[in-house]
Amino acid sequence: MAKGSEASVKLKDVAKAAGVSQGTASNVFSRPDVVREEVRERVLKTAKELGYAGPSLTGRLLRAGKVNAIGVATVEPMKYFFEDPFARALMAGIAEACDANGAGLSLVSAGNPEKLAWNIQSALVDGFVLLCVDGGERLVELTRERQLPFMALSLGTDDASIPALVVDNIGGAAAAARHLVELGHRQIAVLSTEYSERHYGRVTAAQADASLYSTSHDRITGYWQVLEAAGISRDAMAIFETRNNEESVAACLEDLFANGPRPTAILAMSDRIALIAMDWLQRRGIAVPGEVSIVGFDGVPEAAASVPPLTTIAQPIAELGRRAVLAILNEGPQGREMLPVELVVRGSTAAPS
Amino acid sequence: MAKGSEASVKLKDVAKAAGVSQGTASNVFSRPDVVREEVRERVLKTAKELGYAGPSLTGRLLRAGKVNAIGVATVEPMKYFFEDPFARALMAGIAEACDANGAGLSLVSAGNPEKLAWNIQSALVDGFVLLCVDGGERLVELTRERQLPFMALSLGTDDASIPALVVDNIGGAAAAARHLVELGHRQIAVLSTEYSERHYGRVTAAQADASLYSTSHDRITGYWQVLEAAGISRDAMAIFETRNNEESVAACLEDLFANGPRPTAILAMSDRIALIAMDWLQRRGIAVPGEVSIVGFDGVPEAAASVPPLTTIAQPIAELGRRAVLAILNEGPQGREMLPVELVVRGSTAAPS
DNA sequence: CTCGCCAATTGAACCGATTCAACATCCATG
DNA sequence: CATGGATGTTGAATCGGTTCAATTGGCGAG
Repeated sequence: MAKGSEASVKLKDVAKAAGVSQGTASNVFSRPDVVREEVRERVLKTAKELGYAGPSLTGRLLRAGKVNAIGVATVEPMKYFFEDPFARALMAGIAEACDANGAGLSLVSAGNPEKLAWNIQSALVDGFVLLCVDGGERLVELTRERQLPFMALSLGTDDASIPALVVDNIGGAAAAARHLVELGHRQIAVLSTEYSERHYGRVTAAQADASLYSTSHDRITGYWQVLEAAGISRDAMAIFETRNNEESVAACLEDLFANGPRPTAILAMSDRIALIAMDWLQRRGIAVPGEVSIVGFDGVPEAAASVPPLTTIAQPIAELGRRAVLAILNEGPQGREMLPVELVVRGSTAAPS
Repeated sequence: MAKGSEASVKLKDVAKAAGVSQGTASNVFSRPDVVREEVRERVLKTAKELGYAGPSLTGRLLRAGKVNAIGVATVEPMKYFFEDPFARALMAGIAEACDANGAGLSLVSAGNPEKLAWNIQSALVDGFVLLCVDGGERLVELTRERQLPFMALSLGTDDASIPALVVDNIGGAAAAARHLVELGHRQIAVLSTEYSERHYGRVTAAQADASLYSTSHDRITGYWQVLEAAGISRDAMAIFETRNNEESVAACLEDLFANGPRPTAILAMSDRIALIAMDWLQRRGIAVPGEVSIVGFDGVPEAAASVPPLTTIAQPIAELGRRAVLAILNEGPQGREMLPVELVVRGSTAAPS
């Protein structure tokens, strides 16, 4: 590498060496058509001789004010983008949209919460996609300060002033519940995502209804809509709040199967929960869907590959990513938009025996 | 969002409004300790009132010359980073190292080959990690022009002038072959990665030995080392060049099982090939490892999850990523370095029946 | 009361390009 | 031969900060 061999060559040096003004030299690189061929070649030749690396981006950038890249931010450590199934599917959609628009993609995150603020402040991007699986509030706040266009995904709050892409959680949850009811299930338990901070375990319908998080609230509302119409009282069914991880789901299932009537079906508010639950049940020798049916939510790729494959409510994950990018790049619709979801029936649900 | 409400506020405006010089205002943000508290607070207050978004990065950048981010580049479309198992494992390592060093991560790629050049030229990064699974030559060339530190991974050429992290392909291949020989296999076929451009199918030992790609060449060399020492002639064994995709692997297996003696074991030069082959065999009702044993190469996470789990040569994938980042960030060892690999015995190999 | 010193602040230069009004050429036209 | 219009080139202003030498003001020591 021609590294450190000499102080880096600047446009000015090239211009001087080629005997043209800096303005002309600049044109040679950024608008070659306006420069006479003879001059252009001479400049390019001297540039090569001097080992000029091309117009520095920072200089150009300073003028242009555009980076031509979008940032994707989350509270999780950066690995998350490559390991979490939902994040991956989403990123694939985002990546595709970026490719299509010739935009770059920067990952913004931090193991350490303090650094996150700094990283968001200092990311060289034209806008942000916010992945709000967790800690969405803070993420939005931090990003707001930056005063760049942004779009929140999987946001857990209802605040209409936040540009966000959401999915039809109520409709999706209703579809999931309807599917079970139509199969003939009446004894249905709910494995929910969070209603409040740092808590898990059995909750009452009233507690669930008072949830801070709109995602959990909307989904339970959807379930109830259908189940109560089918004559199943919200107070009669077991509802468990989980932390979307193995430990809490296992603890809830322990409780569920130790106390009270055994359910014939489980409504899980995420595929992750559903998959963990399925694993737990099978380890206990409880057949899925033979003894217990399970419906997930999200539609991550893993759900199609499990044994049995998971019946779930599929979000248009890649589409969410694509739209978010477009919204930022075109400074397009910066408002709230809702996308539909779809019931995907697979092998984890059947009529009760 | 306070968008377009007024032309964006600059440091100069804040300074003027607060009645201090621009220099002091700058210090308030970038070296708060040198400014008297009273002044600092006044400036910060006016900044907030004016809706100042903090020092613009471009201005700062221009001075600092450092972006504090590294780019990862590949020839594949950007989705690749989130979908390919090897890339994902690698990116996880890279991401971790970036987190640890407070560096940002930019993905550089392009569906369209022409755009790739532009994207590499215009990525705002301090250095590149090159993912050379394919088209590594061009990628290296493009990156060189940029005159930034870089590190090539999975590079298929021997050029010692290219800073690269490689693994011990010969040793790994030898270990794979040794494992099979020790189990008692004598009839062994090789499913190879590419030896030449746009070709697949059965090849002679001489053709394989003449390979342009050092990766394929090193691995076949490792196989031969052990097998010939065990008295198995290189000309007696079936070698197939694949394109690391389903179509070519299937075609090769068709050929292998239709003509000549049936092997009791297969050496695959990638986990991808091995997994495809295993699937093909099982579809044909050929038991793995009952009738045919398979050894892969790479050690991607998927290999541990297959049925049966794949015996393979594991590369220290995450470690490769980590080291590459460190090399770039510290302007550390910019040379060539070789990392060891490890035989991981799982369920896809057994003694021949 | 003067001197020297320290801390806080200022003002101007600078980072590396782009952009644009003004200027210089050259050629065709009336 | 003056005039007008292309075409190409120049020089200076500009982008939004950071940095540093110089300046100011306050305070203790002599």
